[in-house]
Amino acid sequence: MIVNLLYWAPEEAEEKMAKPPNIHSVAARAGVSTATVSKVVNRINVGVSEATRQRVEDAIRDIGYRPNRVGRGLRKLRRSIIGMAIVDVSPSFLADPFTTNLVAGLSNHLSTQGFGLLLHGIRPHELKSSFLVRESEVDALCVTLSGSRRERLGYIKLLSELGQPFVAFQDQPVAAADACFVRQDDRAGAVSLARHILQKRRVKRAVMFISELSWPAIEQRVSGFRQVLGSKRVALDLVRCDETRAESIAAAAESCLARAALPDVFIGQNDQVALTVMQVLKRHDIRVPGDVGVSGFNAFPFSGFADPPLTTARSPAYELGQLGAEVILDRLETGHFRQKEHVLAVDLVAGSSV
Amino acid sequence: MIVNLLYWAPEEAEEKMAKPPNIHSVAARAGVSTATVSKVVNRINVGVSEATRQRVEDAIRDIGYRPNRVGRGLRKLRRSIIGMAIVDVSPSFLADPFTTNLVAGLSNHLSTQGFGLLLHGIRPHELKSSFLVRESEVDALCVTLSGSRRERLGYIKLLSELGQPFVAFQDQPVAAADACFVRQDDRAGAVSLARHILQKRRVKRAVMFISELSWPAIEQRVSGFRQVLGSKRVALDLVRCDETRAESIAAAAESCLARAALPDVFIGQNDQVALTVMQVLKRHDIRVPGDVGVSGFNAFPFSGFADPPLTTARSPAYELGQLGAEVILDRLETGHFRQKEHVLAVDLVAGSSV
DNA sequence: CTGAAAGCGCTAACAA
DNA sequence: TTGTTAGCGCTTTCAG
Repeated sequence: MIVNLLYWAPEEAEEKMAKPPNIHSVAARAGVSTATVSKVVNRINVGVSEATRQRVEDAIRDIGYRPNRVGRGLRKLRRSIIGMAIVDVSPSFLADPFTTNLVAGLSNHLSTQGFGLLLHGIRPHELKSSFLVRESEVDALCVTLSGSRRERLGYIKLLSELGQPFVAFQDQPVAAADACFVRQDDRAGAVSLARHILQKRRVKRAVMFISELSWPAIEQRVSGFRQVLGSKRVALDLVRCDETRAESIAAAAESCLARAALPDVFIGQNDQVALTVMQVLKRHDIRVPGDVGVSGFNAFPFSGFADPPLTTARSPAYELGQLGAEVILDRLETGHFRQKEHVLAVDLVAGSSV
Repeated sequence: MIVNLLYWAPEEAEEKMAKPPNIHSVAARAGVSTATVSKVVNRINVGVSEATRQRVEDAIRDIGYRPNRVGRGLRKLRRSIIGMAIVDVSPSFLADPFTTNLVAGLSNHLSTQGFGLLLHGIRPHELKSSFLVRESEVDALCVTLSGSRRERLGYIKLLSELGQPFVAFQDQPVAAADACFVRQDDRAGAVSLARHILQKRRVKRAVMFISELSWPAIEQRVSGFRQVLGSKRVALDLVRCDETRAESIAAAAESCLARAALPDVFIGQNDQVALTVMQVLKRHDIRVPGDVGVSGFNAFPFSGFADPPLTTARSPAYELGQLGAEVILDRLETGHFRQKEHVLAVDLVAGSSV
């Protein structure tokens, strides 16, 4: 089972505890000063002869020198690390595809600029005891918050007092501090989805499944649906469930079916919720879209392969992450945010579930 | 739209550029030495009078001091950060629920010990140019690799030469360097899934959908299925597709249906693949499990709500992450890995899709 | 073109 | 109980 890689140096084991090479080791080996090594490492091309550069590079390779970013960070007062705090009640804070795409976009773009992403999932009440807040570790923070508007304002105030720039994703802008708000247009997305639904079918009553925990983006979606549906005198009932657990969604759907007449359309706060509701309907032999329409939100890659393909809205999650990275790096560069807010469009994905 | 939080200090804006308080500011304000401040900050209770401690703590609060982890890291040669490199061809390297659960478990456990997680998704050929490898940034590395066995051995060799301990998830152990291999028992999981399938139905031919890119865990699953099926003279055909795109999975399934007779069972390398295949079957009015069986792997939360509920295997992804964190922190503490390998069990989830 | 030296924020050994 | 000081690895200014 265990493979031996014979070509590995056996002294590896003894070496383990040895101090790793530093800039002085390189300087000594190349017969130059540490200042010169630093210039070579940082590709500062003025004032280093080609011969010297070559000697230094050879020395670096020979002894396997890796520049220590901590020393550099201390000297430059720049860590080249951005913190990402995901405030969520669930320990599995990366469960939603929206979040993972956002993080991927953020991380990838930061990487291209030599920045790292320090990831931290925290429960709401732990934010102020997180080392990202209590100690000074990163150049800037990114956050996704949750909870009531009041709670979120509290978190934003807390972050503002850190004297560190931050980007808040999917939250409403606050004229405060050194922050930028990057989000998708959930409200407009809901509006176009609602209009599409009304165009497709006659609707008197709609039921929307939303999470127990309050998220700003969800509030926006509700508000968008309410605006369009309300203007046409369509009733919109909200049903709360733990949207991270399929059992909870299913139970909510079951009790909804048991308690009242079938509405004309079920709206999921996201695709996972909508698909789970569709499974429950199928078990009851209720046809979609024949008997009832179903709509999702934040299309995830597999929703198009549901039966029938889900009508939903495409979230620019990856792009939000990328944009957040650009915005924060620009802030570090220039000393200020160019804009307080960025909003990306949400596109309708017309399936055949309504 | 923009809310003003009136209670915020207006000098915030001017303060923005000011140097943040450091240990000297606190010392000066409290009228003590920096050594004393350090003791208070680090909760070293010997040799600090209660009165002094109180003064220092007041000063810290008054000026909003946050200890700088870079300075501390430099001094202690300990950064309290673990790097996680996810080697994947896809820019959306967090797409798989397995990976996100693993990362969540890792990150959460590290957090409890005051460690941060530096996340980096990289394409295979970029590993050696990643700053996690080129520069010295973290105390230890965690990796999930992909590619052929030969390529993976190359990556492991590269990591070994860094003189830094690392944990490789979901890979085969290699007697090398300062590493520990943490994985789930994919092979045994596949074996029990295969036995369950054979018990449930007569099988002459099985088709398994796997990714184009080679992953060690997938190889193990194939090997497990092959062992059991082969011993009963059941043919096992492999079909490759881009498992991150539902279109690619569906196309592979379609061409499989077009080209040959219906097999007795379709096996997905994971649940997303299996569920997508099930959708295609449904479109063709092929009944599951009546006409054909379907099995998944690495149960994800919503698989139980498929129609019919998917037969699959439960992956201990979150626990793998937690275990990896424990193992790496213990290594940093003690100077060595207690074990070269940890293997967690994969449990059968009997749905009704076979 | 190259080197000497100061200092980023912090901790720990030692001195008072 | 408290303070002084050296130095972690690096960059940058300034002098040579």
